[in-house]
Parts: sequence; C-alpha cells; structure tokens
Amino acid sequence: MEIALKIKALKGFKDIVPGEVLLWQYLERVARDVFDRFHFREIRLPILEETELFARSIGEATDIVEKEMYTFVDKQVTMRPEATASMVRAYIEHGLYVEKPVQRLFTIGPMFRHERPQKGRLRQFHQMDVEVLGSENPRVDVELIAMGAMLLDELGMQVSLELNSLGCPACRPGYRAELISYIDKRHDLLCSDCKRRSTTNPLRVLDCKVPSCREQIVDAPSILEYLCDQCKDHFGKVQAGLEQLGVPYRLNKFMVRGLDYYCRTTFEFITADLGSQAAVAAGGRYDGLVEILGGPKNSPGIGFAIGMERLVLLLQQQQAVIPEDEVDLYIAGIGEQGSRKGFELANAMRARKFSVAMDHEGRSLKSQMKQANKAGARFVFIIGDAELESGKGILRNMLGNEEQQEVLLSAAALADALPESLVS
RNA sequence: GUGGGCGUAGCUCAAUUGGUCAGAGCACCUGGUUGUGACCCAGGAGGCUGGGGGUUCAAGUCCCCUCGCUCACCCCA
Repeated sequence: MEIALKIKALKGFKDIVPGEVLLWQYLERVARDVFDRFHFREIRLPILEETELFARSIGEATDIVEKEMYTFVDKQVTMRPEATASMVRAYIEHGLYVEKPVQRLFTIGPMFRHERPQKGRLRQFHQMDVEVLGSENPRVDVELIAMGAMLLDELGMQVSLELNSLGCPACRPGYRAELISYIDKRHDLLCSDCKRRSTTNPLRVLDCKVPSCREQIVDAPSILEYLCDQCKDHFGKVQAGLEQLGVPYRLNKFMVRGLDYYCRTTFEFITADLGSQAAVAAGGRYDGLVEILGGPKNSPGIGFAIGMERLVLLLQQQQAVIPEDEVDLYIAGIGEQGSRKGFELANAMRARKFSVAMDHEGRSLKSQMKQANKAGARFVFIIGDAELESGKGILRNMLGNEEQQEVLLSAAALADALPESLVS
C-alpha cells in the first residue's frame, strides 16, 4: 500500500470503474433507443428535494420514509429514494399538463436508501424511471409494460412478468377489511413478522416467504375478486391488451407494493438469477398522486423503475455482449523527434474525428506496440528518424497480420489512408 | 435493526497437526541483438498475511477485541 490510503467509499456506495462503465453505457444506449421508439422524452431532476415531498407521496408509514431516507435533519431536505415523486413534482411545478395533456417522460440517475447492502441492493443505486402522466387509458398501461418487456428482451434478459391490480380507493378498503378478518382468524399460525404485519401492513402478509405462512394464505381472499366495476373493467382491458401484443404475463394476486401511492395495475419483471433481489423492474399506476402533491384533480399516472445495478449484474452473469474498449489509431514515436511529430499528428487526427492514443513516457517501440495492442488500436502509425528523413511514416494494420504501408507525415494523408468507417 | 460466511500481492486463490509458508496463476514492467503487438521464453517489481491485544521458544495458522467485505432476514429497483 502507498501512503495511508485509508479513506474508502462509504458502505453501500460503489465506484463504477472504467471496465464496468462500458456495460453501463451499453445498457443506457439500448434503453434510450427503446424509450425513443416509444416516444418518451428525457427529463433531468434534482437529487435533493424537500423531505415533505417523499413523506407525502411514498407514505409516512413506509419503511423507506420511516428509516431509509438520507435526510439533512437541519435542512428538511432528503436525497431522493426514488424518482416518481420528483417527476410528479416537476410535472406540477412546470405545468407540463398544460403544454401537453399526456406526458411521457423518463429519467436516469442515482437514488439513495439507507438499507443494509446486499446483492443487487446498494445505498446509492441507479434507476431508469419511466412515467406516463395524464392518461387513465388501460392501453397506456399495456404500452408501458410492453416497452419494459421489449427493453429487457433486447438486452437478452430472461425475465418473467407478474401482474396484479390493487384496486382503488373505492374498492380496496373493503378488500382490506376482508383480508384482515381472514388473517386474524389465523393469527396464531403466522410467523412473528406476519403477526406484526397483520397490523402494520396486512397486504404484506400475502407475499411472506415463510412456508407456513404461505400455507395459511393460499385461500386468502384475492383483491381481484373485490375490484369495483371500474377497476375490474380497467384490469380486464390491460390483460386483453397484453394478450393482443403477445406480452406473456402471469397473474400474481399476492403481489403488493411498498409505496402507498400505487393503485390498480401493478407489475414486476422478475428474475431467478439474482438471489433475493428478484425484481429488475417494477411499477404500477398511481392515479391519486398528482392531486396529493397539489396538482390538478383527476390526473392519473403510471410508471415503473428499472434497477440498473441488477441489470448490470444480469448482463455480467449472462455474459452478454460486453463491448470492448478500443481506439482507431495509436501513434508510436521513436526518439524525441519522432514522438514530437507524432504528438502534433495525434492532435490533428483527433480534430479530424479519429480517436487516437499515444504514449508520452518515452517507451521503446516494442513497448508502444504492446500498449497499442492492449488499447485495441486498429492501426499504429510509426514515426522514427528514418520516417522523418523520408517524410513518410509506417501505417500498420493491427487486425491483419503484417500489413503495412508508407504514408506521408500529414493528417490529411493519414486520414485518407484510414478506412472511412473509423471517422466518428 | 437481526443472523450466517469471509478477510494472504492490483485480481483469483495456495500455504500439512501453530515451526524456511509468505507462494502460484493472471495482470504489470524489462529483456529475448540495433525500430514492430498478439503466442512463447527469461528475468523483475509488488504483501508489516485488514488492524490491535493475548497464548507460545515460534502464529496467516490458536484465543479475544475491533474494522471491513459479503450473503440472507426486514424492506425494496
């Protein structure tokens, strides 16, 4: 170890080093392309918001708000634990609903939750968040879900889609009461967590992983049987739409949400390859949220978030196409004069849109060739005393075997000698 | 907040019952006749074995404490 390098990144905070960044960029590139095809526009949002925003939207009693937020207590501001609240805040603040009745937005960036880190779960993590604000049409639900499926498919992900409806303020309370009475009858047979849940968040009992609890809830009342006519109709159209587009899904009447604002359609794209962090993307409808945050009444919304760390983990373990780092041209100078000329050419070639690498440490030609190879250079241009003398450098094709040619020591000649496909 | 696993070179890991055990592979650097990569060969650099204390003639190797990492629970993307 060098000098006291004692300061390390915080627990749950990770550097994404250059070798991994390629994968992240690939992920973002594919995602932006898909979002664009579905005509979503990017919005960039602040990372810090008033604490109140999250308390009101996510819910005071949720775990996120109760114990996982990074809050500056003396300032009443919080590092965002998710993006939907900010998205809706911006939607209201800028009157976006006036500019365009239905807004289709996405944002990409870091989120912060103070949880114990584990596989696929960090304290600073990254999400791609997609939202449609201003439409209640079930076709929007279908389109959004289909987009998620298309994105994951294009990334080569093996995931499955689970779907449920949570009802609305008109029908959920009735169901909740039924469920509570069902749970209470079996209270003694539940695990300790579920005993606690039965009062704090009874719906959570439905997705407990303890086998004995699962046995108890197999016959629990299903929300789907308690949906009001409007919700039932809406959910039916969502399912029909998914079938029309050929998006496979599985009904999961036990799937619930951790955030208060969700209603009606909820869905998760899950994988079996990430340990306990199975959800790579999840979301749902939140028709009351805009109004709760002070926006216009009757402003429905739906969206979902994609966990980028989780996707990167999957890409890595599924050994998906890992893009390689490479440069077009490596300039190898021999001796002070040669590297001096090379230095000038490198700059000129970069101005001509070629990516160019060069060594400044006075390495031997052999060493520079090795560097060029490692950098993934397509071509190496060699300039030494002899070349300065003749006015022509040696252009070597690194992909072929021993293919070399002489090229005048000028950026114009060099650019002509290189394949046009390299120009970026 | 609760539980389990683990901490030896940049990375992945070895080191018999505590006694040349501080190593290998990869990566890195330099060479293999004057100025040419990938493969190969030869050298080299790199670790106070996470930190502190204890037991012992002797400790990566045993005990205690501490810090860190990791997986899982809770919860969630």
